Amino acid sequence: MTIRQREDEDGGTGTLGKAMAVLEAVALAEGPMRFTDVLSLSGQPRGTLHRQLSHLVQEGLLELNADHAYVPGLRLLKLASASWARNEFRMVAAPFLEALHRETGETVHLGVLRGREIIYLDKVESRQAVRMNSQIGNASPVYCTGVGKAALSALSGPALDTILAGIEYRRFTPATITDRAGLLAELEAIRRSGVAFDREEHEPGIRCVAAPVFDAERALAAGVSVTGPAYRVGEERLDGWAPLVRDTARAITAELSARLGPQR
Amino acid sequence: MTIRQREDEDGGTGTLGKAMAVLEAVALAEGPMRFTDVLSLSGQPRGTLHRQLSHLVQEGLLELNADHAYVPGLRLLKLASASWARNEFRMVAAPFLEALHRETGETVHLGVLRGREIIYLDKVESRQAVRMNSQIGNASPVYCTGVGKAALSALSGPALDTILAGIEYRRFTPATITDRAGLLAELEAIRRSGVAFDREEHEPGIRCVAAPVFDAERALAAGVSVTGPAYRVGEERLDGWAPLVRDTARAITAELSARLGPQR
DNA sequence: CCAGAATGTTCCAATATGTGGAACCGAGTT
DNA sequence: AACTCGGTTCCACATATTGGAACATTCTGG
Repeated sequence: MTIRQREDEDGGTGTLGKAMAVLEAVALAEGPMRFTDVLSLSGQPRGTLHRQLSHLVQEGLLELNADHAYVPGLRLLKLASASWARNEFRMVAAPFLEALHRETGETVHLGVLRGREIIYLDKVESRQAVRMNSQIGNASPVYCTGVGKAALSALSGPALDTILAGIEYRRFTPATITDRAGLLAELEAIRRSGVAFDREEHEPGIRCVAAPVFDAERALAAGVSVTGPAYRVGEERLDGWAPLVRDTARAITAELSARLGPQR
Repeated sequence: MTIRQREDEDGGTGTLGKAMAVLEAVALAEGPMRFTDVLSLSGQPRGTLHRQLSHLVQEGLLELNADHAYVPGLRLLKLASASWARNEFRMVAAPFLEALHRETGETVHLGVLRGREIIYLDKVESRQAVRMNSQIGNASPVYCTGVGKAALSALSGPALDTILAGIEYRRFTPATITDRAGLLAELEAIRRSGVAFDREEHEPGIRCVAAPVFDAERALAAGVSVTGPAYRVGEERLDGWAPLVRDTARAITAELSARLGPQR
């Protein structure tokens, strides 16, 4: 097994690209990665990999702990923190998420589409007890999350095709959509109704309603959702929130264009 | 003005190091950075910088938005999220932070020393209203934060000297320590008492008590703190929490060695 | 509406950097 | 003592990066 190549066929960004591939392999691995583990994952020659890893360590992107395991470094946190704090889309959406949370009482998510994944940009949690931002920055597949399907529903043509072509369907629960036809049908339904549901398709016992946020000018496809545990959130409640979620998504979309308009 | 060189004198990590310097310059900048802004900051030739930026964009570490401004990319979030989720130190400390929060009712921080900065690894917030992880990943100076001074107090000899030598003292409030002598005296006091106070030294109106967590085996210097607004948290309350904070820090330190011991 | 400036992008020979096979080292095992 | 395994170092060779300069594309003010 080798590291998945970046989408850009053309070969990539030289040295930096290779370094990032190694970094990602280590950072997204399940457990600690020793030198040999990375070696077999990356398929690079030993000497080369060794230098790449040293460089990453020197840069603080990775750290080499006592028992020779490479772990993600803290510099990533620092950079990401700045990235998050200044993210324009997140800032615009924040007050709307708060409002949506107040009205529903359940957890609210904001996620943006990136390749075949949804990256969660923000969340407003219902109960404080659960570890807070466990989710922010998390990447989940598009085809089995409310936010993911909502975001996809805003796309069409080649942009959509490219994404669909790359999806590898995996069954997470009995309700997971597992083929292209199913997903296309679902997207069509979402386009008509303006909302996407996730009825325990990704995690058993978790349901959500989501709606698409789309901004062609910024090439942004995203989604907002309200999520809750199935025992507390029945189908009818989910349906009841649909208009609210849809309106929130629309309001964010509108606010985005309003901000874009003036400045140019 | 040029980008600050990394601490490692020896020159650095070649291509990757340069790319990271550019990335950091953009990511940590105040506002949006256009090409020319980065150019003047980085002091690199135009052609070179242009390619570096393109590569960073292709890798998803930066994004180039509609009005030609470079902003930090979402890939950073994804990587950092994984980094945070799997951080061993954070996981060990988490339950202790929760407990400390329950007992004090105020915001609890966990920060680790990295160079001359404290990077906040986790926090348990007092009121949910305030934006949650606004702080996680944030970097603050060592010499004017409770956690920073606590962490420093665990160091000595050349390790400490190197850090002290690099500090550029800046006055944030009337109470900020602004010279080496003052800091050394403070550290001595902290070593004796086992706790560090921040009496509005960084932000006016914000006070905190902190205690050091230190693990020589993992080369880890860190700190735990309880923070609150001055109007609610008087000196005596701060003093009252001192033993609690000290014990929490000790418990985390102990737990760390306990985990390290067995596994080797 | 045009000249001039400022900004961003592309090119390419020279060269600094990264590459990777192979040798080396040290710790554990048989 | 010989062997394997995980990790590190070396160095001739290949290649990616460099950076100066030319080019393209907005802005800007007269």
